[in-house]
Amino acid sequence: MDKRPTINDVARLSGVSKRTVSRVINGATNVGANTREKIQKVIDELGFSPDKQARGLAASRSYLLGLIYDNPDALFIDQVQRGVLSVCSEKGYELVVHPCNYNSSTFVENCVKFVKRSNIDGVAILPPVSESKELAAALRENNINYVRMASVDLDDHANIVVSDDRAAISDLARYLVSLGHRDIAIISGPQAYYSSLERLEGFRDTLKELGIELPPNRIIEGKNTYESGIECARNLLIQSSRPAVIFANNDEMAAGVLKVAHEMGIRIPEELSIAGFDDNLLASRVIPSLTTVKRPVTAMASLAAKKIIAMIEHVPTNEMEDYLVKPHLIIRESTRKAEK
Amino acid sequence: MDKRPTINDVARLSGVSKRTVSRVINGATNVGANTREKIQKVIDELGFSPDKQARGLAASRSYLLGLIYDNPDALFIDQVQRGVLSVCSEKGYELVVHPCNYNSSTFVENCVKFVKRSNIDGVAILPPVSESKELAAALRENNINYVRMASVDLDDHANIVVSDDRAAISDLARYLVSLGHRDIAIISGPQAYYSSLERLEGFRDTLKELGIELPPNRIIEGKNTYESGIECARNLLIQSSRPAVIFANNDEMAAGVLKVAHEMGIRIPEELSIAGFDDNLLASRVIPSLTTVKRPVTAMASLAAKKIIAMIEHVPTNEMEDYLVKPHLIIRESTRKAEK
DNA sequence: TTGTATGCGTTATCAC
DNA sequence: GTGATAACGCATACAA
Repeated sequence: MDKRPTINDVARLSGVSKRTVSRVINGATNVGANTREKIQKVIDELGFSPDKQARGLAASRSYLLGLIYDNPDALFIDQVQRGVLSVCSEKGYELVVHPCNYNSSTFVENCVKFVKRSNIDGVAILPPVSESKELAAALRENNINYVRMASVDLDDHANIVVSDDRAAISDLARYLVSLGHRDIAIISGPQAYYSSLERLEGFRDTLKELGIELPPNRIIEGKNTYESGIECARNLLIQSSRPAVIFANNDEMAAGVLKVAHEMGIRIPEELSIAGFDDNLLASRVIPSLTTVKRPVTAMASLAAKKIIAMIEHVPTNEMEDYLVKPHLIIRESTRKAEK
Repeated sequence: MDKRPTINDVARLSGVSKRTVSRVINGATNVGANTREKIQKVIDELGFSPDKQARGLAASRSYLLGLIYDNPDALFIDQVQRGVLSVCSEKGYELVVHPCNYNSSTFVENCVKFVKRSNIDGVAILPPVSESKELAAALRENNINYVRMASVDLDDHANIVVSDDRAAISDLARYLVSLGHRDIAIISGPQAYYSSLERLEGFRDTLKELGIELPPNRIIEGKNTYESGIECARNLLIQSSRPAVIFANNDEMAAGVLKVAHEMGIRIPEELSIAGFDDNLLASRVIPSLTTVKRPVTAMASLAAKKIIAMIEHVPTNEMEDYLVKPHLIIRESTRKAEK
């Protein structure tokens, strides 16, 4: 690679010491206006930008953020990356991705090593890994800056961004009931995940408020995969009296329900209303398109990035308290008013 | 963060100079067996691993690979990331993602700066950005290691991994014809992309070989988006005599065709066969599921990563010549035999 | 407001 | 085969 200009070049050409140049680079206030201007001019002419490695070595910083995840949903990850990156580029950080295996016994250790090896300045953790108490504890113990993205408020507000799934689910439940439906079923996510529990409870509680019960045979636990959606839908739809509405914990499973309904010749939404969660790519493409709930993922991710950088740079900002975002309902073709 | 052991600690504890420790770390041969063993033991006990920053600063290396893309298809990106990462972790590299705006006038400069700022050791470039002659030239000029992932052979084989779309498309065309169809239409991708041209030509050439013409009114240029697929499908299906088969340049557009067919009450595949390209998530979820072509994306990505690392480390391997992968046909529900 | 000197953890140049 | 020692490019006590 070509030789890049260094801080020494800048110092020499502008006739000051590199200490002063360093001040300008880092935006220190105690520099004379003339000097600053002179130096800045040289910097611009040379197209100088400080070497991240050297900088990091000296300041024990890397200007690298990490993204830790084990999420089958590529679209979600992609949106998160874009959200984080928009903040990163603005603040001079780069993003290093680190998929991991949540089920592996060494995954916590693995993540910590990842951070230490590359001196990652801070990490954002995506669901469902973000729910790991062990990981959070290990990071904290090693003084690693982190922010979790989750659906439940399970950490200090400085260390988390939560999407208020419960509120959004409540909106969805109200909407479904407002359509006149009373026999409603849910395919929930794995009960090992807080997010699944949260959605299930939020759904059940709101229905109860509205005077509608969710009997055990109308609750079934899925695995958040398309295949699992198919399986659960079969169990639900094979029953002698089938529900009028099925809400699936995510769009993937909802797509599975759609598939089964099609196989069984059940017309959607005439004979069965279906709702999902996520606003996955699928949701708008599938026929009929899915009524679902969209998390403001990119916004969550930017917020998370801002919080991490604030921690790294020790600039206490309002963003530390700002931690809650609310998903919103998207009504499409897969739901409709009850007949009669 | 906790203080990590340094090379000095290892040297002190094993009673040798750090130069020798360095030799062991880097697998130099000229070290006495005893010394090596002794040092290795200390390294293991301490859990020492060299600091990437310091290492990079000294050797002007970063152990960072970059991923440059501007691709609306998150799933594709995700698969690439996994492919690259599997090689990275094995070889001690990390992956830094860098989405960019292909249409921006500064995108080439932007990418070069990205690499220089962080001393990225090498980059993988995804389609369609990988088709940019300007970017490749700029990287080459700046002595930046790069490998392009593309559908056409447009660079030295050391610098590219190409998926043989033409061959795969040919298989698809033969398959469609073998079903008995003769009136076939194509919604191609933007003709500004080599990949689109390649697929269009491959499709047309194979049909011609089989004695079937592709008249102008059976060729329409789309933009590779769902919306564009819808628009093109309307134009195609509104014609007085409509084609028996529509091949869309990607699954997103094929999904659009499905949508329009549904609106117009055209039964798939009874009245119209549809095929896509990519084996996007959609392809298997949509009803009916799409016949399509799957690129071995993860394999391509691993190969690209191996090639980049080989370039960085100057170890000439067979991988340098190995550059071609072949996508394969996946037959699903959206295509069927012509009714006689 | 500006400058001097030292250190960050490694690799690399030379000597022995 | 092994070891001093100088880079690498920057940040930061400490002076002035």
